[in-house]
Amino acid sequence: MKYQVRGGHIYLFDLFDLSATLQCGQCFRWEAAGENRWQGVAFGRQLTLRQSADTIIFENTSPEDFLQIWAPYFDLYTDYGQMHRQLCQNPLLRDILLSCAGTPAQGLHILRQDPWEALCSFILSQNNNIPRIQKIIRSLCALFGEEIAPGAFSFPSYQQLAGLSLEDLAPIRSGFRAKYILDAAKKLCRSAPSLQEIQEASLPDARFLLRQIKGVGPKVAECALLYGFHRLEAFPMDVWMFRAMASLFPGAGPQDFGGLAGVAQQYIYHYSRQNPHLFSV
DNA sequence: GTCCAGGATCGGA
DNA sequence: TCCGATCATGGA
Repeated sequence: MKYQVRGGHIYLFDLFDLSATLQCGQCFRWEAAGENRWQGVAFGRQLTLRQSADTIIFENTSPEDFLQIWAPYFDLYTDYGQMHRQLCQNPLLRDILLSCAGTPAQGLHILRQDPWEALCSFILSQNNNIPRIQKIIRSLCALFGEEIAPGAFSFPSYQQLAGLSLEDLAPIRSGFRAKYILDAAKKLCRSAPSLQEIQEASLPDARFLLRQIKGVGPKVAECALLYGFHRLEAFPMDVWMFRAMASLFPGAGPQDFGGLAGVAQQYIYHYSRQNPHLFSV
């Protein structure tokens, strides 16, 4: 990881791409704040980012937070070139990965989000569209999170949400999903299951534990595992992925993509969203 | 009005 | 085990 501290900003020199990473449906708390500029909150801190070519500017953070919070969050310590080469050894993936070369898609990272935030966010995502998911989460944070900067709110903990009622959650307009996040918050408070237990479990056991929570089915569990627990083998399948898999890799499944299947999934998902005309019903 | 959205649950075949 | 209806909500 190459970076410089200069004039109160931090300059990162990397192929890491903000738009590909923040717009590929793995996170919901980053908003465009002008041309190639993003603003968001994670781990109780607000950050503004700007991208110009292969330089990313962290505008309002300290070197300490950059190294301890943001570098892990954006998975900057991982060599994505190496991961890319490893995926290319799979003949199924070779073409689609080579087509990423020189494009923003090559700089797509899997974020290391807070496990609870990822789980809760993807419970709210079910049968919903991305703009409205973002709106619901914004509202959830504004109502029940802490104001960490003017107009910026942290994601509420499950301990905070566990004490709420359905009526309390009504203003966020999450519909039938409200009862699911209350069930999740309460079960985590009772350690049934606990986040640490899921963290330490084998992948099949982690899937089973997550699905003890109401509203967590196969898709939400895979999303929580990939985006919240950084299990790179987890492989979320939504309607876009079903279409893309049927079209690009007929007959193939997650098991054909090995231990980095989740990373491959992210490239495929990004590809299908960037080229929707190739995958029309 | 109808359809759809990074789905899961429930009841009935 | 599999399948269809249903679930809230809001934008297209």
